[in-house]
Amino acid sequence: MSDKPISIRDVAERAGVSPGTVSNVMNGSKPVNPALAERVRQAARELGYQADRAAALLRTGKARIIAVLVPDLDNPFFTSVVSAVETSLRDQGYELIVASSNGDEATEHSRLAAMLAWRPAGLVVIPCSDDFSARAGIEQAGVPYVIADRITREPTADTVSVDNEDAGTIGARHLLELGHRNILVAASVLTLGNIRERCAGIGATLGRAGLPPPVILESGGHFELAAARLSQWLDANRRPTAILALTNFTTLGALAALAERQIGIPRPISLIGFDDYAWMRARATPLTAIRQPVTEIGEAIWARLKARIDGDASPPAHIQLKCSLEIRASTAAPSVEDGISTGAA
Amino acid sequence: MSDKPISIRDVAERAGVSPGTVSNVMNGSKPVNPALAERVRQAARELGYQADRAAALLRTGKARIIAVLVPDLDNPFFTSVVSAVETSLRDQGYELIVASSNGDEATEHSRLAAMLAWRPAGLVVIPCSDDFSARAGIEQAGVPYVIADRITREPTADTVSVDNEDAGTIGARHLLELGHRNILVAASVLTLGNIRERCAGIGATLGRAGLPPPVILESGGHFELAAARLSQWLDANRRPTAILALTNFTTLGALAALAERQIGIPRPISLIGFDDYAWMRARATPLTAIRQPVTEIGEAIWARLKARIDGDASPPAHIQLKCSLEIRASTAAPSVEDGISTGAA
DNA sequence: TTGTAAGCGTTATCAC
DNA sequence: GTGATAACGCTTACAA
Repeated sequence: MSDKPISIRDVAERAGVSPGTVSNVMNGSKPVNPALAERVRQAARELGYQADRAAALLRTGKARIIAVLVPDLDNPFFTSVVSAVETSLRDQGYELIVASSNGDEATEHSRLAAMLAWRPAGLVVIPCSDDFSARAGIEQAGVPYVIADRITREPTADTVSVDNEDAGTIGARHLLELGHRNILVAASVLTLGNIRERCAGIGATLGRAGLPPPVILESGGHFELAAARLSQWLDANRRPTAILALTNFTTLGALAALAERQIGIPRPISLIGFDDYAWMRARATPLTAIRQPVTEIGEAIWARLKARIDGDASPPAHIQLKCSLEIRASTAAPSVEDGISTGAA
Repeated sequence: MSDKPISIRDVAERAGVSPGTVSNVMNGSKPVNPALAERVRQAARELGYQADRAAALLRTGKARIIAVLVPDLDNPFFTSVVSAVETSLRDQGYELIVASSNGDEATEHSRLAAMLAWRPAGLVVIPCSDDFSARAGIEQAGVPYVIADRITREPTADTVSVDNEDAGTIGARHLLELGHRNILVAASVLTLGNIRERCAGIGATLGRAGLPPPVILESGGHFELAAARLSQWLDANRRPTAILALTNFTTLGALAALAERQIGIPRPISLIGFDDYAWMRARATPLTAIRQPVTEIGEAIWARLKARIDGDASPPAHIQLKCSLEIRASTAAPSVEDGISTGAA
């Protein structure tokens, strides 16, 4: 409970040198006599000295802080991205400051401003909408940033996302190959570009097979809402032979709706989930799922950001990572009668 | 991409006042002539001024930063606590800096030191072990902190956790009432005090019913490991009529092991999970689960920390929140033959 | 190679 | 009520 933190001057005094020399020893910014350097390090160790990073920041103007803004800290996809970024950062002496916009534009603005006030070296943002109205504020601040997952129209910064169209394609193709012709797409919200792209990939794939566009159900961003909307839809319409979910929450919604109606998986309804979590495997019928490469996403984000921080001035890069299809037991060929009836319809 | 951030002096100049006055206006630390104040605010708005918080910190020594250290940013329980804390903080002008110790003592040390170098106003830590060897470093820094979830022996700071013994008790009692006598406890690691307390609660409850202590299987902290250990155990021993899982990952492990063996839930084996997530409900057999009050945990953490930051010097408080049992479909009375055979054994 | 001193943007303490 | 001015702890020219 010692109240005054140890300053560089305390160390200097104890080692019998000047503060400047201590700084040079600690940062290696200038060569220092080895014997002296050792004495300084010794003194620092004895006193438990830790440089005040705020003071250093003030002087240099370059904080070793990365700010991360996500729409929801309770969504495992977002936290897994945060985790992946954190892992990349940790060895390079950076700190992570995080905030959640709670999917709200106004909050996004204010949280962003608050984080920017720390003059971070870089910023990672998963915007809460494609408008990304906070962009102006960031660019005015002149902070390098990368936009992840949800890509703004005409982005003026680096972006990292998955190839959403391809993600839709591999899901649709798998169902097609199994013989499905009557597919329900469980989208979250169609105002999001990445969701629309996933839909586009599905639509194009069906189109190439000479099929009409799929039914797309906009089921909302939350689990409960998705479950309710899907339940309602299933009760009101002829049942599809397969459901293709486009987010982790809609996957849960579909699962809940099917379970509640005691509809079997993969028959009479096959299900493809989105993302890949342990709970998808820990089931009697493990879920076939479209997996986003989370670790690679985090690494790509950091690679771009680090390059910008280090002065890279090349035009914005737009990195797209491929999703993979994890084929498990929740997809199968449709029942014969379903296949015939829908195929002949 | 304007490179120089706007400083308090720029605002002062534009408003035709001194920097000190601007500071007083922005922080309300001293009364200022309303007309002047408005002029200052106007100028600040026009320039897009945002006070540099690092500079303010340097001067005041009081950062509006809270550092949070958790063992794993991919564990939804930990991230939900982070999220709950973030929600509490956001309106009070604090920022959150987070790091993961990855369950490793050395990493815990170094991450802690790095975060402490920002002179945060407070610290919340979920230690990676009960030893919590980093404690000394924190106390030397004189930062108010609260220990959450995993409680150190003889804690010298505020702690917030659930009543783990009670959590074990309500789970065991539920199984007892259903008629189970042959219960397998899926613990993660017994070096953790909270897990041992949960076990103690179970043991005591069984004891009061005149039953011997339960079989406790230490299945490890990760999903894959838990699944493997539980599988192995189930193959090598007489089957229990119920499994009581003590963490979210062991819940998943149990689910996976049972699914793989095509063992039904709740018969022949009932299952109680730990924590409460959407995936536990989105199942044909929704899971009965011991729910930790995550939001309340986050609020309690922040309440204690805020009080300490504001100078509360009362003796360390040790807050224990009660878990609740969410009874769903994964628990039922054991099959008759099982009930008889084990009851008579 | 080492010491000295200026200055980063802010807030607090003074005079006024 | 307002304006100078010093100081926070650090880095970095520049002087020695």
